Amino acid sequence: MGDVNIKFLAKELNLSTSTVSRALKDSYEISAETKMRVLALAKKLNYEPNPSASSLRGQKTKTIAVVIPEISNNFFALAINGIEKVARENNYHLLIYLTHENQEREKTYFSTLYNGRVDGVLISMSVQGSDTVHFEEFNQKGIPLVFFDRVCLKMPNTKITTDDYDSSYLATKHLIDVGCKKIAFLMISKNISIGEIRMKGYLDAIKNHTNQNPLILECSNDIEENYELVKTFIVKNKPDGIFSSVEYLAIECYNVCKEINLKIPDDIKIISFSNLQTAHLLNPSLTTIAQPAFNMGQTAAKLLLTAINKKGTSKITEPVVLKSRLILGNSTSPTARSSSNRRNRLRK
Amino acid sequence: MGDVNIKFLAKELNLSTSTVSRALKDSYEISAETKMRVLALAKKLNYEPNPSASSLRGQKTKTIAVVIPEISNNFFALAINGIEKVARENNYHLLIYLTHENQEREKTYFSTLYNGRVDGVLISMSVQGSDTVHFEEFNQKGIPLVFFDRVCLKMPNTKITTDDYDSSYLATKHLIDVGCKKIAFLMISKNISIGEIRMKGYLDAIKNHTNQNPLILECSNDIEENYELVKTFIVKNKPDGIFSSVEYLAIECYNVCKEINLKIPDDIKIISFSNLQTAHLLNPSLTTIAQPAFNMGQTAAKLLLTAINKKGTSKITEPVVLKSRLILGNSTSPTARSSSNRRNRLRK
DNA sequence: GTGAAAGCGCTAACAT
DNA sequence: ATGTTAGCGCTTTCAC
Repeated sequence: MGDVNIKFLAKELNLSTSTVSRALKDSYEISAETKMRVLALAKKLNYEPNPSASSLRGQKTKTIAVVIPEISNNFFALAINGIEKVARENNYHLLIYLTHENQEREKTYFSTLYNGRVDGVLISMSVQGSDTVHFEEFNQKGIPLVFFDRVCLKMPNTKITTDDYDSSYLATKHLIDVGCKKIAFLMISKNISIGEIRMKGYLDAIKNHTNQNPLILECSNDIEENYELVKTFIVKNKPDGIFSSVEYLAIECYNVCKEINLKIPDDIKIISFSNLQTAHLLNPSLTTIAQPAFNMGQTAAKLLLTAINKKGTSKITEPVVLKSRLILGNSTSPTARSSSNRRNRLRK
Repeated sequence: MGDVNIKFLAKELNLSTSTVSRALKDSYEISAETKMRVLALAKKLNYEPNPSASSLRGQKTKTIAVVIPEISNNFFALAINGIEKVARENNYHLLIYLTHENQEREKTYFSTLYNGRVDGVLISMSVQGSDTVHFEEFNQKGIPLVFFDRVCLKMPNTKITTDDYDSSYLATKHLIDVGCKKIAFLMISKNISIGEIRMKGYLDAIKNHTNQNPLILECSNDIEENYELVKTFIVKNKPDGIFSSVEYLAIECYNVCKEINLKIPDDIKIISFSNLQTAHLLNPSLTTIAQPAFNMGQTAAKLLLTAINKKGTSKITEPVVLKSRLILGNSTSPTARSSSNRRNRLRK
């Protein structure tokens, strides 16, 4: 880095470093002519301030971190697009940390983040564990922390969610309306907000509109195991409708149906939370609850920057709620076929 | 940040800051007992070194940047997973910059990166523009820069690619083998390495194995326009086989076929470079050339870290080439139907 | 084995 | 309008 810095510019121009520094920041105390000379040379030499020095001195890094479970998932990818837009527009840099659903990793990340690496953090929680000490410590340090999607309801931080309860109620109701008599709910974990709340929407809809017994599969944290879990569950319980609370479980359902030769939507109907770009091109097209992922990321980032800029201002404790959309596909088309027919097929 | 730092630890323990610093780094000059005391207190108080101060002093940031066109794309998402794994294992932090195919933005990012923000950079180039000054400047500063996938062949930097020529030749040959008589090639831009090389594979296969005329659609940088471009192209040229060099153009083809009622694979066969998780669930399942995205990211990151750790060592100028895989789907199944039949349908 | 002091590059309070 | 100086937290050279 022994390169062009303020000291060097100062020497070249026969000025002091403070004058150069002020000129670069367009301070009112500096004469127009000096400013011009400084800026001209800075431009010519491609001067770029050293971020470590600025951060060390100024106690701000112009950097935010995003801690998410996974990136190969269109919801999070779109959310990052939203976050990135806000960051870019405000000249913030973006650090990415992937937990892969492992809470120990999440904690490790937080411990490296709370000493001046970033000005603020956005998080969507991992599934594993329900510890919150790392969040509490963070709040004590006074570093802004905003939750999105998978939020921690216990924490007093700003949170951005979608209308998970309503959407889940609606999704379940939709399956009921198209004639499902045995509706199952697939989830990853009750540990996280979206698991719990989406389940509640499912349970209430079932209770209010049918006399079915709830049928719930809580999957494993280990993604590898879930195909077998889903398959066993479907074979054993023979649901005629599935509401999947996360995208990849819906994909596993498609895979299972392909393998054991269940016809969607004739034998079984499927609806899922999903931001798949190809949902409408699947065979059959998948009925989805699509979250406003980009908007969520954007909103979360904006609120984080607001918190960063007005330090110590009151936090928004009530979650900011954005609406998801139901997008109909053929995976939940009503069918004439009787359900006994379907049972016979399964018995073979 | 007026928090727990080395000075504070030193005061608490009645030691000097230098002793504490050395103890934390397990220096051989420090007595076992002192080390123990220091480490114990550091742990108790959750001491974490200030990264700006370390960076400023030590001229290394333990941070790398990834500059990519887009993140909502499973290839890049998987590549980041690979990069993230290497970064995490080596305690590096990961900055993400999205160019959205805009070279001006790419340049802006590079200018903020070359003064001590990062120890190295990974890049997959944007489509727009063919300027390389920002790369050259970077090389002059001596900061390691590694290209992956969309590489710049002119630059002497380390590059990681897939066997794009061979894969494209193979993909084209596959369409020929299943009976296509009019094969089109869809690309985003000749400006980037993968565009040019994949086109060459297509052209050579066509030349060596058929007497067809090449039929190429170079799409727009503006993603919004491409649906119409693809539609017009297909309607006008009536290809019976399409080789798409990027995933999202294949998706547009599916959308177009749906709209104008062309049956895949009967009327038109489609093969595409793609890392779609749902390729096998599409209607019909898509034949893909799948790149080893995770492995590419991992390899690129490893080579970058190697370059960072052995500064000034010789660069690897020849691209490191990883192999893609052909995954057969029904979108290129051979059909008995005659091509004249198809033409009649289109005329209607 | 430990301490004192300098300095990484920048900014801001305090001169003048 | 410009200069001097101190200090952000850390590491390292040089003393002892």
